[in-house]
Amino acid sequence: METGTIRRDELAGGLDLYRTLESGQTYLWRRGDGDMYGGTPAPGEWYVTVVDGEVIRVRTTDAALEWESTTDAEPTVRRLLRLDDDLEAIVAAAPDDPLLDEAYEAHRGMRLVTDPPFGTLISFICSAQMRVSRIHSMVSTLAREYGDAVSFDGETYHAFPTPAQLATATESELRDLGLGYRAPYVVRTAEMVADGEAHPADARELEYEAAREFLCQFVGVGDKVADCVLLFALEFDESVPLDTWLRSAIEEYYPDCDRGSYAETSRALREQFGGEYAGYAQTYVFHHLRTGD
DNA sequence: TTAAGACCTGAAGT
DNA sequence: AACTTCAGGTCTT
Repeated sequence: METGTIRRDELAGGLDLYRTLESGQTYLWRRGDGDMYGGTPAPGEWYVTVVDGEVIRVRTTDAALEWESTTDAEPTVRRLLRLDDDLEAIVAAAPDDPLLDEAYEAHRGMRLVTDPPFGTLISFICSAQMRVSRIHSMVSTLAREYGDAVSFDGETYHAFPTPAQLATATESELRDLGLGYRAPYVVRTAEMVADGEAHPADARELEYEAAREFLCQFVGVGDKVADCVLLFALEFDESVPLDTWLRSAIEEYYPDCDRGSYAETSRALREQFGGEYAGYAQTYVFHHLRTGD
């Protein structure tokens, strides 16, 4: 086992692991006590994920972020949790706006994540008309049923399935696992990636709105899901996914941003939220409205 | 190009 | 206890 620590005072703007990993951005981590999206975790609780076949566990103590892994995971931890983002500067540069100020203030230390593109794509295909806790359990089920088992420290974890592994699933299998009408979307998208027809990571090479169009070619992916993949996996920080919570925020706080179409409304809200880091603002507002605190 | 309806399912609310 | 509503939308017509 390899281990390491990263001192908290190195992290500008802090790090709140609970809010970062349980705010509906990522469904690829699991909490040690198994109660993700249940109650708040005990202090020092571990979170676990599997990336490229390597198990990575992290937790925070008063002084540091600690990690344990099957490999030297510090660079990966820094990337996954965006530890090199100057969160303090990002918050300071955000537009002076009552709702934004309130959201940023209430959830200090919440960072964006950078998850693997394929797992993120499938997670958010599953997210349609779903509660975050159920999305998380659906993704865990897919890992358990189709992903590689990896042993670490006496425990068995499951990687999220590769495109080829998930492409072996049938629609009826996934319906039996509770995916509902999303089942055929997941199968067909996994087949597209496995067959080399397209890969979500290829969107990295494109300009933002072209990248969103590119991702919409996958089955079950519309503008909103595409924006989530761009924001939570491909580091398009200007992406502003328009979900039900953000739409209600527009209605109540930014009625001028309602331009009818997704593309135009999204563009208007992106400007309202300061452009470059509008996605950070979106994630704070989403979490703030959804949790009500 | 925009606008209704259908679509799985379980947890939460009457 | 049965019934209705709702959840990080997308697809089809």
